[in-house]
Amino acid sequence: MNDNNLKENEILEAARNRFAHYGFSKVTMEEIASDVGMGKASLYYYFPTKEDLFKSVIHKEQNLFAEEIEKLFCRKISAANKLRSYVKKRLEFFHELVNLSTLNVNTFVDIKLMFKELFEDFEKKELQLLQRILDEGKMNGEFESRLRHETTITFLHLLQGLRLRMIKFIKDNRMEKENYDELSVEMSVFVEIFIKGIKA
Amino acid sequence: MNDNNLKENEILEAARNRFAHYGFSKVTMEEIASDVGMGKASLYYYFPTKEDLFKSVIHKEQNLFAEEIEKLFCRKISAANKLRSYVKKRLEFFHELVNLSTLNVNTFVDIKLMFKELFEDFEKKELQLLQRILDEGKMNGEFESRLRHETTITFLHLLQGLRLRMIKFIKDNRMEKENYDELSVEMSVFVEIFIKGIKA
DNA sequence: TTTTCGACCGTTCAAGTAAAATGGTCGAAA
DNA sequence: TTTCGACCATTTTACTTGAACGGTCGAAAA
Repeated sequence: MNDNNLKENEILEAARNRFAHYGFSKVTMEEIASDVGMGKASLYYYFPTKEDLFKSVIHKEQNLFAEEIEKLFCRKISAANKLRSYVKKRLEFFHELVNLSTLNVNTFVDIKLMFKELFEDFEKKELQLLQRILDEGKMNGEFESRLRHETTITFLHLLQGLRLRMIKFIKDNRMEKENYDELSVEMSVFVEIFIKGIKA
Repeated sequence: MNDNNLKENEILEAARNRFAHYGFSKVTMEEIASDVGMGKASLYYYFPTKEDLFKSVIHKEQNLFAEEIEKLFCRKISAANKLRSYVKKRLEFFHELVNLSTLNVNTFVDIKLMFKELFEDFEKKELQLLQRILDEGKMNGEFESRLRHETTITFLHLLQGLRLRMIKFIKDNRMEKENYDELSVEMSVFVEIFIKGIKA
């Protein structure tokens, strides 16, 4: 059982690296199998399908991110600073997963629909985390008391949109670092204005 | 000469309707020609290539939008209200041009690069218009005096991103009206927060 | 001269096809 | 309980071919 989990994690890690580099469709089960020194058929002992393996990889990453954000709540900093940290960590999170999270943009409708739920779940989780930050700000008088859930949703969608826009204009010019910095600046500008815009 | 322009406009209008409906690649020169009761070859008397015809269509639409915004500057309303109007008119503008402006999303890199300049020019124009609104707000003490050009850029990119995100999640679910309203609401929420966020 | 068009050319695109690659299964072996 | 070679069904890829399309040109119409 313990040994089982070890192998499983080894597979997950190998899969993660492959998927992050080449994207879902460009990675074969054989490649992943040989990465961990197994036969292809053995992978199916741990994961019923390729799709499930991929889902597990994403799920694990999303949980890692969520856990990092949870830590924020223990720290005694203003809600505004928590929001700043959230945006910063979120950007870093997606930066490592270009080909995992970008799949919406390049690949086709079938795959998009297959993994739709995955992203919907993550969006729900993100909304919870953000809502908690905004609520905290409301409680301690930092933010407007009449903030509605709509605001949280729009905030998240603005973040998603900003990133999406950048991804779309890059493909396939390959300006990695430069564009990442630009996105980082824009998000900072946005967050500062947003924070002031919802101040009490 | 006058007659020439008349025919040219007739072609532009026919092309606009076709392109707006079906997108660039799905429209043939023969279709446009028959719409205006001409032979295909005659189109090439007015427009050197299909690409040029398309560019002319886009250009005309963009100018129409810009002119509408220019009118805003004559009216004696607050800069904040001009910003609100801008966002509203911008949304309406793009709504009519789904298949013209969406081409980034579905079609391929070649076309994207071909018309890249077109959208870059329009972005420059939009930045000018927005900058003018923000500057006006700075002058009359409505907005922060230390606003930088970065803010204008980010504002525009946020608008672009929000729309892009919506387009991407729709394809191909066809929820026209519903999603348009949702987008409209989100933009309103955003603009209000933004305006407060840059208030003096 | 200005404008239209039929006939034509070279290229691109779509549908079809066959072979290779891939996801997934199963029974045997370790 | 875990691994894997051999195998199957389906998908993907590379390639071919005929139709469709963008674009040209010279002649005719206006």
